[in-house]
Amino acid sequence: MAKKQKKAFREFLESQNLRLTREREAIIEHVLRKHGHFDPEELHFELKGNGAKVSRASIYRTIPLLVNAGIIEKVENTDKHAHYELILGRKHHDHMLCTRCGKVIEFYSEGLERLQDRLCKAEGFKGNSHTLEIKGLCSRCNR
Amino acid sequence: MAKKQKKAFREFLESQNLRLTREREAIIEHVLRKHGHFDPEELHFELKGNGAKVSRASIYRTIPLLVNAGIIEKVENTDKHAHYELILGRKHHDHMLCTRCGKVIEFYSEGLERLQDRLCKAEGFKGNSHTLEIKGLCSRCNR
DNA sequence: AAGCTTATTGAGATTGAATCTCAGTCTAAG
DNA sequence: CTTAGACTGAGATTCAATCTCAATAAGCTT
Repeated sequence: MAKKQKKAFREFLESQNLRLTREREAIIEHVLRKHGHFDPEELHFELKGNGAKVSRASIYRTIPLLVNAGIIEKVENTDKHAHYELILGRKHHDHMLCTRCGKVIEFYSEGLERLQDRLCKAEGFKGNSHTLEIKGLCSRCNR
Repeated sequence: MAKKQKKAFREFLESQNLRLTREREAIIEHVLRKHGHFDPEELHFELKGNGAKVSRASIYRTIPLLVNAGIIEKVENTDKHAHYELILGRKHHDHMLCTRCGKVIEFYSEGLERLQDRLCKAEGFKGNSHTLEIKGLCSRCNR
């Protein structure tokens, strides 16, 4: 695996007349190995530890490319800086966020997806992505 | 109107041993007069124009208080900095965001609310607020 | 494989939203 | 009216994110 996302990235770059450099390759490969959410500084730190020489600037420059290529997506957290997660090749899901312990629960509901489609149709809106974040207390914290 | 939100704010401040100052009062009164989304710098600029003398620092310090008091809520936009909107006394709603023209459509669905309650229950999660943002193209841009 | 055009990189400067500092001020309780 | 401690404003500071620009490398062309 991982082939699929790299292929998508390569094709995206090509379509934009952009180049697949060692740096961009190191970044996407690292992202594909990650589970859960991550942020740019974290990527930078980990890539440095890996021996890859990729500057902070390149990371910040590559992230929007990965987003536009549909490979990762920004997820909104409580935190002040941006967080991302891999989406291409993963099943879509939404998040519940525990405001006490910070736990993130991923969930998926077919009914929710269908309902949203219906709501969009009612507004004449062509939705192509969405983010649903429910804040509250997880089962452990709610006692 | 506007009484209701000011009362809630006063009670919130009291419960936290905080004080209702002229500055905080000017801020909440201005917020109550606003429609739609706003950001801190905008508030600062407008309050200055109003003749109210409220520093940028006080605005940034007051906003989290209004959020904690349940009077306003952060809304996530495409932009890099934080945006807010009045929620206390308004009906809850979610957003569709046109990625082409920036138009924001507010919508509400009872079914959506109920479905979310059910999903929370299934996870043992006690949800107490949520944000659903659908990105796509509005009817005008989708041609 | 060499040449060439143009995208890309990295280090450091820069921006800008948000936060912090601290001395002077004001609120609210007694 | 007094007092304790919350609050304010101006400016400094932080820090994520972006920009600059000279040096480098991708990848098409021959």
